[in-house]
Amino acid sequence: MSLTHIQSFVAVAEERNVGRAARRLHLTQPPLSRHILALEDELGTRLFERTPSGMRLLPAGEAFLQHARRILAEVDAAVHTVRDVAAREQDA
Amino acid sequence: MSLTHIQSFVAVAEERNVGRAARRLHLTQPPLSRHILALEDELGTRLFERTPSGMRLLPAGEAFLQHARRILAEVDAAVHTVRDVAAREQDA
DNA sequence: AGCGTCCAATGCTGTTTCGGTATGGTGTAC
DNA sequence: GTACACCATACCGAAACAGCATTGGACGCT
Repeated sequence: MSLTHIQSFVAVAEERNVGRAARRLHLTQPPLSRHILALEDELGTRLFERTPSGMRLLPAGEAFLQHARRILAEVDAAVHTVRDVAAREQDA
Repeated sequence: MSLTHIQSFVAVAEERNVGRAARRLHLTQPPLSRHILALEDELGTRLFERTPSGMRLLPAGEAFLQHARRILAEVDAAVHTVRDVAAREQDA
């Protein structure tokens, strides 16, 4: 599992469409599709239901989405905190 | 930034020694050393002070360590939650 | 001072991973 | 039935990665 896969998952969950999510991530559809498949494989469960109109979250996907968002937010916070501390240290 | 890099960082922070951390992660020293350098490069700050006896956390590293642990814990929680939900769905 | 030791960093190479292009396969709408 | 949307797969070239070997620096011992 990688942060890239998690980002891909969130994008697909929000767009409910792999192609659109791919454009949003500046990627093409096939790798993004593979990210989702790899995640599902690693977790041992389908996260999305494939419908003719796109991707629809399954219960396991809903559960994962909450954690995924928290993970990405925490990463973001980590980066900002480190930069803050570094800047403060620079002054001292 | 990748989860692998974050795991590497935590291991080095805890072992205060790249070689030992590498063994713990079933890796060799050079890639692990590069993980830390890559992280520091990406964050724009040194996270460790290099001493003759090993690695010592700098303030920015201390700050990052807290977030790093939370990220890894959250990933772990995500996996378990998804598996739980999937198992419950299986029954239903 | 010189040597052995322990440390992290770097040069290099073989392998693996990864993204993009092209294509397949399926379902819907008209 | 033809056209059009969707996701999945095959294939290939390029980038990323781990491991081996080595370097460079700091310490301790004699």
